[in-house]
Amino acid sequence: MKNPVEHLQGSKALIDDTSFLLARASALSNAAGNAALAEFGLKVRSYSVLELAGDEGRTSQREIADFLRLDPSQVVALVDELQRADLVGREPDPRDRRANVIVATPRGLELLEEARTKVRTAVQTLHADLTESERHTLAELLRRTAFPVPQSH
Amino acid sequence: MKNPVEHLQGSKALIDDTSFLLARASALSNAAGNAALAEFGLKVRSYSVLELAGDEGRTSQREIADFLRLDPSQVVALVDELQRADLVGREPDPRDRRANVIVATPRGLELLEEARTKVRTAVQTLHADLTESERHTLAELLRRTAFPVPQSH
DNA sequence: TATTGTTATACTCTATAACTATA
DNA sequence: TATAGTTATAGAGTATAACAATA
Repeated sequence: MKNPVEHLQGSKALIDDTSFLLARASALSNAAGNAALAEFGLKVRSYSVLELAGDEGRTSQREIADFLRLDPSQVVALVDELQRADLVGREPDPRDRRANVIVATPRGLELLEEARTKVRTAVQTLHADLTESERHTLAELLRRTAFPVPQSH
Repeated sequence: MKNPVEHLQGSKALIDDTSFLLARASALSNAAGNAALAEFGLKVRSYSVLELAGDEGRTSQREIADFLRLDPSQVVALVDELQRADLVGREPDPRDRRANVIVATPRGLELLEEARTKVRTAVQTLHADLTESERHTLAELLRRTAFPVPQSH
């Protein structure tokens, strides 16, 4: 069996398992993303940090860790790497002297735009058999599963 | 910022990034799945192998590797683990003496049913703010992104 | 007392190459 | 020649605990 799709009929349970589908779809898009970012010396991880650094919000390392579901110690390594490449900088937060605010450098912002285009086209190519409307629906539903509202009761 | 959701407005780019949303949603459901499976001594990985072993299709290790996007060497370790726990067995494939067919033991099938219920409820709880219909739409769209039809041209 | 960033460390997961037995 | 399973190993990714500076 070359193509796993041919096996679909044989696997009744997993094909209905949303967590399995999420894992497989995520692995595919992660691989496609990493391939598209390789020419910039980035990976999906470091690219995501760069996106947050490029935002207007003046994001701290702690906030990056929460948002990307990474351990704070991993964020240290990722920011180190981006800083060595002169793509982001650490600035002291005037309101909290413990915190670093991570901001993209001009070079970082420039590279970010190119990288973003590449990643998005790569994912769009991967999802080419979905219509534009279906892609939007998928994104909207994923947004709500990726950031579930905490159930109070 | 305790709740990452509060940061949504601040992060314009990533919130529209399907690959990021897939990664985060997948990480959340994987964590929930592992937590739900802990009482059985399983993880999402080993549970998925057990699901394929429980199928009627008589699945080989190579097919498991393709389907779960794992390296064949990882499948060896996972099957070893499940076999030690007497949940699956290796049977020679009469049609290809190189191949092992992985089949669930009676004990494996029994545990599989319990485990499946637990995982599915866990994911459903995680996605509680989606309606039944939305959950089906999500699963259907994920199926098509998890098993994209190869683009011929 | 609690939190941010940091370091060190151990653990898990993943990727690669090489080997054997079969095809 | 190519493929299924296996082994060994190295690399990447992840989790944990402890520490200094600050809240």
